[in-house]
Amino acid sequence: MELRRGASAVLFGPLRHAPAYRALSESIESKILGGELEPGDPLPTEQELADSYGVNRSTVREAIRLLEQEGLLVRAAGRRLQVALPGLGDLAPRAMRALVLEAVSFRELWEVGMTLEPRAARLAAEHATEHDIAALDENLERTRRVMDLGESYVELDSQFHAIVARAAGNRVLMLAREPVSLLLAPTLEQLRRRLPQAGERNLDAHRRIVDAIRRGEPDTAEEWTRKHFIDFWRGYQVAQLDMDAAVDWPSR
Amino acid sequence: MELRRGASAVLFGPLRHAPAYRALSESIESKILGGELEPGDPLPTEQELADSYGVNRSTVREAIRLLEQEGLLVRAAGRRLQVALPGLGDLAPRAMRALVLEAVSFRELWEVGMTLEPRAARLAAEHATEHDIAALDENLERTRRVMDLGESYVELDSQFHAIVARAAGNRVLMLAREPVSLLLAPTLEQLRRRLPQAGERNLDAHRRIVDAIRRGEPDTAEEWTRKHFIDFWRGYQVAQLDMDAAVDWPSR
DNA sequence: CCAAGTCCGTTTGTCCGACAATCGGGCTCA
DNA sequence: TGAGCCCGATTGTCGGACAAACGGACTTGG
Repeated sequence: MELRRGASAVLFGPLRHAPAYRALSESIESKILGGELEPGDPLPTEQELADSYGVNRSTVREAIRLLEQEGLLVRAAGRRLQVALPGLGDLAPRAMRALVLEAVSFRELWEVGMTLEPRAARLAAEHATEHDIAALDENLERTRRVMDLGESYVELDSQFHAIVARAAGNRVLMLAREPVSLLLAPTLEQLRRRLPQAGERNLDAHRRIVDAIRRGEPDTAEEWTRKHFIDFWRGYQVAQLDMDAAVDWPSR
Repeated sequence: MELRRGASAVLFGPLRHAPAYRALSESIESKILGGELEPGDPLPTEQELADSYGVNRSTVREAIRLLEQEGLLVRAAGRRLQVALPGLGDLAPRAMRALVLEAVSFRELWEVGMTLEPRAARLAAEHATEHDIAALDENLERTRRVMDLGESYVELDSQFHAIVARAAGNRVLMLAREPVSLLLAPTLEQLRRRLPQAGERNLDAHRRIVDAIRRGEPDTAEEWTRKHFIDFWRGYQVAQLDMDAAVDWPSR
């Protein structure tokens, strides 16, 4: 990793032997990505791995930690490690955390949400199945009840948009929008507390979006989602919050 | 940290004590996220950590591997571990890999690109600095040269859109679009090989987009980017490729 | 006085061996 | 046949150890 800064440091480059634990994890990783190991397959014992690679068990364990964190391995409730595909869901929390650390603003989040969610609604109107629509109906139902109890509907709002995205049948879209949605939730919660009337407008918009999806009207679904998001923006203005301040995330 | 399982295991739920290495990594993680440790700060020695937490150094090392993979720690060129913020850039490759494993289709990627890139161009037209525009000009320049040499302009195309996104001044947008862009690149390369005339159309669109950004015309920038993406779609059709087939990624 | 070379303590990467706790599976016994 | 028990296998954790590489102080030559 160190290059003797002699005359020709460039020529010879830093030839660094990667640590064994890293080489090991890469080896296993490529076996998984290359299909040699398939999801669900159990991994050999730590000791067996150590023996076959000719390294110590401690080293194997360090390599395993890397892959575990990567989501390529999971240790099933019981015992042995299993190969797994990193679900798209694993990525959202990481992305969210990175965005929080970057101190992104409400404006940035909103702009992306405003871009993705209407499109999701459009695609949902084109592709939604009965199952999706049933899920949306149930979400409306539960939102109604929660609001009647005066409790927070924010969680259900997140779910609503997640269901719409799922109904759109586009996994890339789901991946892209999820961190945004997660991060907008706390803001929506702030708004809910300050603007009591926001809940009804929210639910109304959701209803219209679901109707449009049910009837297979992409334009309407897209347009109402757009309005829904503009409402969100207006609420933020009305609540006199700073668009360009970093969103805060309840430090659990 | 020890729990005796009494009679009513169900009632109290399986509160499985997390392994020490995990508890440790979470502890350090929260110190970082909570601001107690700031980026650039050097971490104590492995031995010191082990002592202060009352665990073995091996355990500390396993915890470190988790954080290292998470991007929260980097071992500086030389020696000691440093606190770091997981750059947004670290996330894209992971997301890309997950999408490849999910076998997402060209259609899914294109739909999201078609959604995000025009918006990025619009925002870029509103916010671009001279520096951004200079970068775009240089990109056009280099693309011209590369095309004249008959080489692949795909890499430069990726860069072009990345620069536009950067000019948009929206980090969330950058994060969301990057994996998509990375994954579309191989497809664009296929197209380049099959449709010799695609390059010129491509460059022409880029030129118009840059012009619109330079003149601060959001609508024009957005519209040309949209056309640019529709061209991409048409090219895919003309080349008679399957929209819904999983995109392939050169298995390095 | 500055540059280069040298030495030494520190830290990491890796290994060895060990042990408690736990899980799975087979075996025993009612 | 089913409940219960024992035992081996495996993981999580520990203690200690050592070579290699690095950082920094120290020494030496110009």
